[in-house]
Amino acid sequence: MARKQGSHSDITGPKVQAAAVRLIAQHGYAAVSMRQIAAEVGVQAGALYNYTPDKQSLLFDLMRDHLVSLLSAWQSEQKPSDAIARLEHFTRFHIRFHLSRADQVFVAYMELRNLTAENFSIIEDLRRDYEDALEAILRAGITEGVFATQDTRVATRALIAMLTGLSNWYRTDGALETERIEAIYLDLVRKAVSG
Amino acid sequence: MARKQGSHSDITGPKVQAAAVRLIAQHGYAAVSMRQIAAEVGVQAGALYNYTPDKQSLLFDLMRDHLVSLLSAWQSEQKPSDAIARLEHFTRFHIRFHLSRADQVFVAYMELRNLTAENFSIIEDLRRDYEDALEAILRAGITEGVFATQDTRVATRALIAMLTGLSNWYRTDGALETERIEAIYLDLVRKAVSG
DNA sequence: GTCTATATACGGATAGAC
DNA sequence: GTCTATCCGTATATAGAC
Repeated sequence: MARKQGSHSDITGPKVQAAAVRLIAQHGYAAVSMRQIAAEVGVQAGALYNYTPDKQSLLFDLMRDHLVSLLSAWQSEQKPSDAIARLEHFTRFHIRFHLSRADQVFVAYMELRNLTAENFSIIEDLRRDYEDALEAILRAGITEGVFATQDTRVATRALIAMLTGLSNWYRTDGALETERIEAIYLDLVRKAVSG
Repeated sequence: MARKQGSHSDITGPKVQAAAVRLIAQHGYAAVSMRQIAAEVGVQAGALYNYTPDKQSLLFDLMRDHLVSLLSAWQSEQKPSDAIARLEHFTRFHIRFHLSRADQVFVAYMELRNLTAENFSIIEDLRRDYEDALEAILRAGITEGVFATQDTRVATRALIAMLTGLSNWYRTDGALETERIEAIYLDLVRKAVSG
């Protein structure tokens, strides 16, 4: 750390992302300055522009990377065959993934307003892909006769809002174990769409 | 409107609040300047300081007023006696109140990070009061034997997150009528905590 | 109560040395 | 790749005239 100048591309790049997501989650995109992010990383503000063309791209990349890795993680999960098991699987997956990335989740949900129209559209498409995954499960369950909902799209959004809301108050170091939280939410989700 | 100077306290005061809540809902607190709010009201930036000591107070007042009027509206509702009817009543009340004040709801949920510690604490207390209202209903239903949840506090937060999430996508001029939306959510809520 | 003008600070982004 | 220095715009908030 004594060194004041030099090349650290491999190290600095990830550090910029990490510092940005943490600071933006805490204070909000508009309230965080490039100078703050730079200070957190341990460089001067000008150096950040070796890693992002501008502040907007920094935000967009954070959100896109989060959603892409969410979708990618979901796609590589082994899926059960019947709808009830698939719903339980989705619920557990969603809770675990989101609790393990509290800052990213927060940014991805709170900073949509600060995206340019073009970037917003891309992020919305990714989010829609994720909603489709849950909606497919609900539709399958209705076909199987084990679920009943009046509108699968609305129910999908309602369930995701319920599950994601957990990120707004639950911290993994809290009194309730994640296992227990999962059990509580599983019970709510299962019954909410039960036939 | 030709007039450039004069006293308009009764008119300007509410206009400042209205402009602030709309602009903050759209762009975020940190991204909105006092100059923007002033332009929306039709005065110069300096004039705003006749109505708020600073920008922080403007935000805090918006959020406090919203929550106080939410609690006040809820308290003046006539409550049914049995738990199932009370849950349905709460659900309908919540949806209607929140859909009729989309901007305030948005600000009250999204801008918590931008409150000072002291102001945040006050807002959190008000929110807790509202959560208590729903939790009391869930507890009553369990006592009556008509509801079953593993944890009333977690279930309360889950249900409120689900209901409030509606504000994030539903617009009253959308394809789905509010009546239908209420029916869909009522079904989900009722079943989620059913015994 | 509102205006104009301004004090003072900080913002994003760039240029050029090393 | 990072630094220092800087351009230029905008921010909150205040002072004093009307």
